[in-house]
Amino acid sequence: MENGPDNGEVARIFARIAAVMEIQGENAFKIRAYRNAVDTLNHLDEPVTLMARENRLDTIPGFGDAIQAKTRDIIATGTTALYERLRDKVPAGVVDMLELPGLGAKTVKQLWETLQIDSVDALETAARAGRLTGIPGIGEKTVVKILEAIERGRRFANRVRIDEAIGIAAGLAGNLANDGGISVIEIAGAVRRREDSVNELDIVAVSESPEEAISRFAALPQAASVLSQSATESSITLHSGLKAHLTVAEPASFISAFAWKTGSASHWTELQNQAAKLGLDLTGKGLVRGGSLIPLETEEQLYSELGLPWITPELRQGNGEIAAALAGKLPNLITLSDIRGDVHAHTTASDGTASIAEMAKAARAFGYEYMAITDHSQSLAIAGGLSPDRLREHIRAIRDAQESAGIRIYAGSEVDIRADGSLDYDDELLKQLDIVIASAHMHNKQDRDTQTKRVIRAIENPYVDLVAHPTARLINRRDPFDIDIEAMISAAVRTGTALEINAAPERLDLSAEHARLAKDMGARIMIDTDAHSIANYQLMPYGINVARRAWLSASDVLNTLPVAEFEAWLFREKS
DNA sequence: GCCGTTTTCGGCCCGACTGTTTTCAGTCG
Repeated sequence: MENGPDNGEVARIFARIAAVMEIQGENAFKIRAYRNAVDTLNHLDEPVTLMARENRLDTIPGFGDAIQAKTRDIIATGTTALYERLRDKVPAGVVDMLELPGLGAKTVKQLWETLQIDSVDALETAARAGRLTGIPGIGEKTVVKILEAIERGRRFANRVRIDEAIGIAAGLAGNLANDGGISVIEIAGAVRRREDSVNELDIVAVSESPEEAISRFAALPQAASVLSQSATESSITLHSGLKAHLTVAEPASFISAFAWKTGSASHWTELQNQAAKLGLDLTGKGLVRGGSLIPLETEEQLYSELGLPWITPELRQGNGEIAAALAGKLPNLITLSDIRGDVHAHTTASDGTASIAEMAKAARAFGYEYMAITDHSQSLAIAGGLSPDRLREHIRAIRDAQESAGIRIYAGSEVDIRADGSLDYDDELLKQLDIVIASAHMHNKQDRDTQTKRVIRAIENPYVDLVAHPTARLINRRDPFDIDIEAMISAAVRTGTALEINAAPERLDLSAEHARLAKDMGARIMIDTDAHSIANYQLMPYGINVARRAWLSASDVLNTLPVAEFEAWLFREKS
């Protein structure tokens, strides 16, 4: 294992530094420099500790002398002097309050200084007691918003996105595997099922000395406290608030323990019912026939003994997969290698970090046959959205890049859907694009009826090919906007407009549930990474996970088509 | 704090919405 803090831990310290500076009213650009560093660290595709050791920190964009030095401090000592200094000035609970959407630095500072509110809990108490309304700038609606934000924060608390969870689980398993007589160690649970986000990690191991494995688990550097412990099981809370469970199984019990801990609970119950029908008894200890354990080497064998084909963990949701398996009707699920193009990507023209040529080269390196450049439109000013003139220029640049690209490049745009459902460019300009992606980025708090009409109006524009991240949700941060999802899908089916599964782990939108509905209703689906950098193309597996949990096959997804067939759809008659 | 074919200082993506005001500050994307 790599020693020292991972990229996320370094990022977290910089994020706290930025937050405290914001509360103190520090220079906004200085704060942004730290926030940029946080963002960069979270998207870096190698360990920052490795880059530091090889004296390559100065190659990271946005890392000047000061941030490089602090990064080295954090790697060496776990902290940096500036952070320690700032931490003394502003209580951690005050910084936590900043996380609540709708509460900014100015308000937090005022609440802290005038009412001595120094935690989210204290804020809730004060809000319920009606003590906030005396503060200038805070009225009744703001109090309601604060309470809603606290409630939402609790719902999302101690959950981590799947991309982070995979890393954390691998770190725990890696640390544990070093010693303790462990011969087998696997990650199970929601991580193995590739849920969107998880609040618990499950690890299953075989060890010749279970007691030692259990005690080493509780003593891991990531562990904050022990929740419960027995001879073969241990539950701990990590510093991040996440729970983690270790099950140590006998070698003969490993397969059934692994399936048991992979779950889901309802899938496991159905498996047990299926076993009972066959006169077998299934527990986490093993599969028993007539009092004796059936030897199992693989999960395939376990399922086979139950008269079932092996069911991939993504399908183990208790959503009809056992019945489908018994009827021989499990779908032939899409895999990463089915994808032939990624048609949602940004460049430096708006808020991406790479050029057209660099993105094209990266997509080609993935073995794709086609890709699209789809930068933001004018309304999204913060992302450097393109004016009509800049888009025309950009289209020319994309056409020029085609010459030497070695991959088919489509000229496109991610066009904002305005509040009223009109698009951010006129039809005359949209007509010049190979692919038009319509996206809602703003105005996401409209009521259900208005929101539904808004998105449907965009879908009905004949030049729109795809609706990106159709519900605008952000995993663990923002709920989907209020929309009649069936009406939206119907409109997409009626007009032949595709719906996206956005593979970025902070979005995963459509969700698996909505994507399954879209498939059942006959909608066309695409899976895209929404890449803002070369590295982002690697996010495709997260979109594939969602598609698999939605029971999608390659034939349900447009960008599995070979280039000629994809173009037959893309350049269909539009009127 | 970062950055530089307008470079060692002086910029740094900005416009809209909301709730609170009565002309605007704070927050967001």
